[in-house]
Amino acid sequence: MSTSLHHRAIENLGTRIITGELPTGHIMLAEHLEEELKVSRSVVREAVRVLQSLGLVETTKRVGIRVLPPSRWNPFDPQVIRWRLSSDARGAQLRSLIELRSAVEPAAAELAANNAPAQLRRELVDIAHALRDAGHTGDAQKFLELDIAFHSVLLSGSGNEMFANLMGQVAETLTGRTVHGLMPDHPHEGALQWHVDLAEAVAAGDAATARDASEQIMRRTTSRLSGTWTDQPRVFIPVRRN
Amino acid sequence: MSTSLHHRAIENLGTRIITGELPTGHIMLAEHLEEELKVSRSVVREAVRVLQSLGLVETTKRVGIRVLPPSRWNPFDPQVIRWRLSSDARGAQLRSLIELRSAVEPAAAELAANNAPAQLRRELVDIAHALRDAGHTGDAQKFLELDIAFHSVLLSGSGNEMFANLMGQVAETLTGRTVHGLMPDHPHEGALQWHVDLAEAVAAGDAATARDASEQIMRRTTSRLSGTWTDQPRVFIPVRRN
DNA sequence: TGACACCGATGTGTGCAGACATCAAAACTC
DNA sequence: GAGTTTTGATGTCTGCACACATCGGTGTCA
Repeated sequence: MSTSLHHRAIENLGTRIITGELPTGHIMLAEHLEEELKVSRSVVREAVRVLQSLGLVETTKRVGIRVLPPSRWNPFDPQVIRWRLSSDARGAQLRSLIELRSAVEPAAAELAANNAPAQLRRELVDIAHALRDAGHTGDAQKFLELDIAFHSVLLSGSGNEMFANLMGQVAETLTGRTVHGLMPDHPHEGALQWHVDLAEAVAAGDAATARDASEQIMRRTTSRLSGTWTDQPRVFIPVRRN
Repeated sequence: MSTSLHHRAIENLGTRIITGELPTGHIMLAEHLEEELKVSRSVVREAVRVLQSLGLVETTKRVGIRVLPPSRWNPFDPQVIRWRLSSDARGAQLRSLIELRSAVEPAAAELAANNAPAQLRRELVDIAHALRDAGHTGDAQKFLELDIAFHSVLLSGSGNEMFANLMGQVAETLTGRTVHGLMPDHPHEGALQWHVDLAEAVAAGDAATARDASEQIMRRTTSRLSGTWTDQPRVFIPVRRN
């Protein structure tokens, strides 16, 4: 009972829309949702308002609550990402996230090398070394934690709040690939060293080397995971013109 | 009155939070907001719920509605971006967006060269040529439209819905710099050519050349705009650990 | 007779007011 | 200081009035 009715209503409707159980164009009536979810109007209305702000539905008088096409969903919203990761579109969502990370992390490494405060640089180096050790000992749990911490500190150190905000999504992908048995027992030795190189380049303010190391890491991550989404068709969002 | 009370309430509170008029930690009471905004409880509650989903506020029983620190705001939400662009943090927001674009667009160019459907490739080439013409004639209005269209089609052609979703934000930055008189009367000849090169590389499926051209464009854009945010301090979002 | 413009009925979201339930902070008791 | 009670804010529910997009009927004109 820790979650509010409001929150449960959002979760229920959001999940069903993302999975396609409530398809694009499907029209619901607020009154009908009250009965179905066994909650009052106020709960339904507040939930619909939130889903509206996420681009999942729109409301029209005399018509009802209409489910919008995926092209209108806000693909950066943490909730939307979470719902997609636990749906059939999981592969497509992972591919999007990895492509985004591949673009962003090298840039973040460069920025961190130029701008990060000294404490974050030290922290990054420490984590990189601990990560290499955990990789050698084969402690998967600790490795995962350090891996998440490493990329989080890097993104945070970029000083770009949009980059930093991707921490959560990165954590999801890293956790996901461990849970799904996509990690080898002993991580790739080269990858461990690239993390150390990246951290030390950031610490030394060497932006070019930091970027190179990050690109190496992301290239390897991409190639290791690309098998997950080979069957996923690409979706081309139409250009919205005024 | 095309805008609903609900929407106006969100706009009012969102703006005041982003500008800092309602500072981090500030506590409001729903009852008080009713009086202040001259609206009913339901309007206030629905607005607060949306702001909550954007990470701008949190509600606690027996306490009230608390304004959250900027590190909790969702920096990818279009509304948040819009509010920040029209606040004192405008420079910092522009810098973040340009850095994001600089990271994403070259990657999008590469993906588009590999995956975009034929029609989008043709469209991109057409727009690039029209853009060069508009640059030569000096039609600023048309140039802006074509510039937005070009980058929108490119991002759309990447087949990554997160990249594609940045169209709106890109349009904001391009429109912004025109409105604020940051554009020269006649665009840089090299930049015009880079757009054509990029389009033709995408059309030819030449990913490396497409990326290079895109990097050129973004480098120039960054250097032209960097004066806008020289005084803006960087903010380092703390790493959120569980 | 058929096509079209008008207009009122209908249904649905929007906004309002008031009540009770719940629960955590704060005050109090021992 | 630990446990208990009080209190005050959000959470939830309900009935009502209103705004307004859609639909179907009516009337007009060709």
